[in-house]
Amino acid sequence: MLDVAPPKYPHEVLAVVLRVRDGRLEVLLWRRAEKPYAARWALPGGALGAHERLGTAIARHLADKVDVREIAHLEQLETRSDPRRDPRGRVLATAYLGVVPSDAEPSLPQDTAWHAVDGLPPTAFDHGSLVESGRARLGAKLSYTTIGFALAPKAFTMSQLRDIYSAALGHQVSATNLQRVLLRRHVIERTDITAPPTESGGRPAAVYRFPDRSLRVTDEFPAFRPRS
Amino acid sequence: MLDVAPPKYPHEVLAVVLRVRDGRLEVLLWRRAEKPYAARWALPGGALGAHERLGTAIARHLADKVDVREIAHLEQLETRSDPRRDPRGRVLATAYLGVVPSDAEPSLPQDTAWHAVDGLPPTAFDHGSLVESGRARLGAKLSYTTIGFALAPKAFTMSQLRDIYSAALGHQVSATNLQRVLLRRHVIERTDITAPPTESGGRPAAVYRFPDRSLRVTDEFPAFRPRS
DNA sequence: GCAAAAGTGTTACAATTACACCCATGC
DNA sequence: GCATGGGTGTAATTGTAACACTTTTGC
Repeated sequence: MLDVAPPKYPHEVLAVVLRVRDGRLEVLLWRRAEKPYAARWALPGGALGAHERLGTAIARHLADKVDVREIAHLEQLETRSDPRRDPRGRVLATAYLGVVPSDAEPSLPQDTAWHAVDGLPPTAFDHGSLVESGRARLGAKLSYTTIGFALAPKAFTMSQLRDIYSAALGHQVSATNLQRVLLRRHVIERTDITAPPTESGGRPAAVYRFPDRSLRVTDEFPAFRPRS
Repeated sequence: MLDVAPPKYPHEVLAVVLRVRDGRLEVLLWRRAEKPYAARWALPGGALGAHERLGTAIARHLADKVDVREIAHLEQLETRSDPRRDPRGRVLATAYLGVVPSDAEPSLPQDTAWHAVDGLPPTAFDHGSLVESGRARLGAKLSYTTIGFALAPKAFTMSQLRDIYSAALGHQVSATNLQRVLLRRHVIERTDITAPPTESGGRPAAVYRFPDRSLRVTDEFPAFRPRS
């Protein structure tokens, strides 16, 4: 099939790293110093190494921007191939979705900052639309997988988790129903610990946690399935 | 970021083209003539052209194996990057999922044939696991999108559609409930035409169709959403 | 009339939403 | 006691599965 030497292309990896903070969904961006798109905000990433897998490459590049140990989940999103997506020349790009718990406090380099996903500043290349892809993927998976573990702290109250889900989904979520749905599916479990009330008082809240901190599909799409 | 010239890699596109025939889910494979993996079955595809997008490339390569006009739906699946996935040297591969209606009868070249997805012959490279990815994606999307249009003929009876869904999902589906679910979501609509009974007799069946033959999400994951 | 397949009516069941109400704490 | 959230009980709603029964044809 490959009679002649096949053409080769530079390949980069990018990451849409999301977290919830102050009730908003945020994405990690760094400010470009040089042309093209000087002073615009861009996704972290970089070139794929000669003997590297894509997943390893994105972890390596992210290490320059954040403490990778803070990234609780990482999955492949999509590969972009528009020949004109980089004005300097053709570069293929595979984007990943990364998720950081809301209580993580990674120290960031000078040029790097979190930005609210709603109302992004001007972005470089096709990175703005990749952020949208990442947000959509996270929103969908919150409803049928355990990906919430990556967004939440190790231990949390239901109101904290409600605020996290609300911000990530972009609409109000009821703590009452969230608790019941997640408990029934065994996505979260209650611990013996209770948290003290906040300044404004109120009953102390029970502390919950995700029993397994890895991705698992909980809601096999029920349509057209025998009840078993 | 790219101070030195970045490394370049050969990039190929592959397609997992699925259809339902004789009550089984089938994938399009071609038999390799040369090493490596001589005589093994492989996914159609080929190199990415210098100024080409991935989607265009896979359509071009597929044209060698099938009449591309028969492919009712095509979407990106995932990108594989294991440096050893091709023993001849490193090749990145982006796989697509293609879907062909069950009544299409594309003529195939000598080396190409449909194979039941259950019980595949030995395959080349990592193509076997890509077929699994494709099957999983199709199965999930059948439940929450209109992707069924790509699998079904333009017009069909409910029993035909039931057989198609059963084969693609790998479990029994009730025509009664399938009809109601798809009608309520306006995924299918009834036409004025009735089909004559088969040889074994029986009441003539109403003919249905998919009103829009493009992908649409029908079942926004309902979890945690206000009823609005 | 009878067999076969299609289609409808109806009930059962499961999951979720909405909301009223009770609980536990600080002040 | 009362304000403030946390949490439970429960009814309403929705969507799907299961299945009996009716309809429409060929022979």
